Amino acid sequence: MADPDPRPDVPDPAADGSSEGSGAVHSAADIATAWQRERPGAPTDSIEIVTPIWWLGKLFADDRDRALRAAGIDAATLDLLSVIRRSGPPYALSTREIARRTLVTAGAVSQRVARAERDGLVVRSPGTTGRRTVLVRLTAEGHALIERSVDTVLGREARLVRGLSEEERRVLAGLLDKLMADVRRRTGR
Amino acid sequence: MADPDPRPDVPDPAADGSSEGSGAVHSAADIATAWQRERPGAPTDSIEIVTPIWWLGKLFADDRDRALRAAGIDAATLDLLSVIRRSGPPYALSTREIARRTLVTAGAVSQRVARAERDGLVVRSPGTTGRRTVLVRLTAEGHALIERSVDTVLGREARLVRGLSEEERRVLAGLLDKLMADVRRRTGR
DNA sequence: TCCGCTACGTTTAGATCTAAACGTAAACGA
DNA sequence: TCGTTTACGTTTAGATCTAAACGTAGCGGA
Repeated sequence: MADPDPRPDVPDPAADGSSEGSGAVHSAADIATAWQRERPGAPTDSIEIVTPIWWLGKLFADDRDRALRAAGIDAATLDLLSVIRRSGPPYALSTREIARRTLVTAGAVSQRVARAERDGLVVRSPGTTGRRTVLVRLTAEGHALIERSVDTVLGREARLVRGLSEEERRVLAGLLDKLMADVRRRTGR
Repeated sequence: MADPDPRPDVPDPAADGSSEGSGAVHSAADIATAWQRERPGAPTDSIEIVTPIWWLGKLFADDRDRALRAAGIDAATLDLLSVIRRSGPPYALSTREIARRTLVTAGAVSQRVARAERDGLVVRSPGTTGRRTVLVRLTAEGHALIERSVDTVLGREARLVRGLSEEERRVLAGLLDKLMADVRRRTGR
């Protein structure tokens, strides 16, 4: 009954070294090649960009989630507190503005704020006169929590990208920035 | 059914050109700068890599979801059918293998397969003798659907990355590949 | 031969997100 | 002045995912 092994149902890293006989997955180039073989002429150029971006995003997120769970905070809350903290004094933003900056819907923000408020990390105030906005402000406790968590997350991520040289990181960041600006323009975001 | 205006609650592209008076968001560099200002010495190097990767992943996914909805298929199903289709003849994979290749849990795969089977896109068969595996195989209908969808998605993505020159795309793909191999090694995936 | 161990797929409980429907408060125009 | 439009936050319904608990089927050692 008592299960001392907290290993869940996940795909499992590489517990065995023999089951990959049928061929590992594991490379966007393989996917592009496979499609090219199956459907010659297909526009597969994008695969080697879009797929690794998707996978890397997931790998970063999974790693971060594991670290955050140990710290007693979840990614959604971290996202909320971070964006407010980064906005600088007076550490307050409207619901709509938070939604815009975090790329989630206003409804989701409302729910995140409700949870964070329940936990005493933020407070909602009627906003300044005029526009009917609701300002979400960090409490002292919320401020302390984000202060503690951000170093953990940044430190962890810094280690993960250390495989690239400083020069490579600079080039990569530049290309990603350019691509993002372009994609945002094309998709209207 | 026919919905000529699928504009939901989302953050809304840029319906107004005036509300950004309080400062646009919009650059990983801004975030790094902000953290550097607030917490000097913090390891912010990773931000300009991790953040755009996350955002780009979301932008690609959102765009793809919109296109797929019109085609009558969702991203989870596309993911399932694609990985089987790409594996080549005889177009069949075990649940576990699918989980490993798509980076979702086995439980989620089970549910995805159940939905796809209900829709007549795949069938489950007892697998060959020996190992107690369940093989998921494409039906003719599933095969046709993925055939139709993949061009739509690839074509769309190809347009989105067109802002980068061929040379830039090559460099970017190379760096992403290198980074992914490294991150996977460090996180044990 | 028999019993326990391991691997695998499924099921279930719980959490969270999106999309859409609301309910109001300002702003605007006749 | 007053009704209409617009903007905003919240609530609700529905979908899907993860984590964990199960239920078995083969395999292997005593």
